[in-house]
Amino acid sequence: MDMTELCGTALFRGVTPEEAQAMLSCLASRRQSFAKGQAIYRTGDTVTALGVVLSGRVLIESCDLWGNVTVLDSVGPGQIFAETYACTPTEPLMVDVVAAEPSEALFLEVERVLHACPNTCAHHSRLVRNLLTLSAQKNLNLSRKIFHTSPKTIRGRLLSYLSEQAVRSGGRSFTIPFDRQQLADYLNVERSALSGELGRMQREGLLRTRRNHFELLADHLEL
Amino acid sequence: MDMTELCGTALFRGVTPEEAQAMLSCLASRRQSFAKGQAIYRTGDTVTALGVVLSGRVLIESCDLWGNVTVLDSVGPGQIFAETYACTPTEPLMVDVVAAEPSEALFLEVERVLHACPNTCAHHSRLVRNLLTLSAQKNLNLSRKIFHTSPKTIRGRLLSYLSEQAVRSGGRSFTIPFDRQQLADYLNVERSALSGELGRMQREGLLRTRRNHFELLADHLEL
DNA sequence: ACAAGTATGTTGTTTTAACAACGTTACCAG
DNA sequence: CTGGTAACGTTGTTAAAACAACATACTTGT
Repeated sequence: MDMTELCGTALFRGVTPEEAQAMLSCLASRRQSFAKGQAIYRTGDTVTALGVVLSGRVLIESCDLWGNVTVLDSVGPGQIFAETYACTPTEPLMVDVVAAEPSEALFLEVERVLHACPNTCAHHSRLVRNLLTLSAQKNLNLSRKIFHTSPKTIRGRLLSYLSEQAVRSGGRSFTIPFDRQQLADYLNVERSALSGELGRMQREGLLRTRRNHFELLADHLEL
Repeated sequence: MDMTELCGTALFRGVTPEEAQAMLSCLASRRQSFAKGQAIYRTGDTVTALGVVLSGRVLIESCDLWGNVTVLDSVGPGQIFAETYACTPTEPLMVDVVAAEPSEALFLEVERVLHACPNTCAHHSRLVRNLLTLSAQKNLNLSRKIFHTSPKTIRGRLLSYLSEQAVRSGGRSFTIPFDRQQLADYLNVERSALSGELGRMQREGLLRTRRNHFELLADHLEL
């Protein structure tokens, strides 16, 4: 990902490639590559740098004492992660950040972003504003997960999640960014029970699905 | 709440009372009172102003299609609410904000906070930084709720929640800010089932509780 | 094309929580 | 102190999901 692409990301929106280049050194940034499955940050770590995914995909996961994994979020190229903890540096991570595939990330020290430095002050404030917007959006993502896991039944959770995906895609046919196991983790249910419920819903004519593609069938929705 | 108290809040930290007074008009602020149970914002609203609780307490709730209520957060004096939606003004609210008791709130237009105005620019940037910190903290609160509702059993959720409260209070004896119904909503379980599990845990000697006071008994924890 | 590995679907059993209904306690106002 | 009300606890029944074990389908590298 070059400077032009970087400036197309939400965090650097409004910054020119030249300015971005100048800022990177000022912000004490560093790049790092990760293999599939490799841990980027671990539960208990305290961090001061936020991450920008340059390529690949990283998952934010919570692993409880008994080994059950909950996927909290899925972060792709141009998106950021760990900014919450980097903005509250005393809080230890309650999550693991792992590469879902071979990935590269850019790390920025939040302290350097928040406090103006002599040369590029003007752009810092832009970055802070972008960061605020992103934090608010991540906030909404967490709210949505809470929303989708509030129904007590698997069907209720599926309908909540799939309805939102349909609205988001603007149609009844869409592809989700999870495989069955990840979706089950996201919705906090058993994978096999999820499979069973999806089968039942297909037999009842509510939807059709193949792999991670879904089609919600009418009669049951007003979109 | 006067200017001195206001400047003691997280949002206005680092601002002097005189500066705060000057900013309020600049920020197009307004105050409003609410009766117990009164709606402050409703699901589906689009909002541009964040709220500061001046007195009382407001609850962030999600109410699904079948009327089940989930308490997402509880916001007290000096704390803010709706800042997430105010920072992403196109997103309609997925929650209700209601006064848990007679309350007063101050509303600030986020646009005015984010974009410097001629006279008080210096303090705007301070406010934006504070806002970012608060957004990150609210983020962590949502993460914690997700964390506490990840265990599949009621006991698991209780232990997760109560352990955190114990750590937070620095001891095995503490008071929680929820009654039974609110705790059940927060943990996404039935109130009566929660009661039953608490009774069982007491009989097993894991804890003692009376109303909203809890004492975790040793042997089961290392704090 | 094949084999190995991974993802998904199916079935039956066990565990757990939801639910409904009711009893008990604490609290408040008259 | 008493009647009313709201919070809390208890019980038994029912519905649902977890779990385990297995079958099938898809994908990938060679």
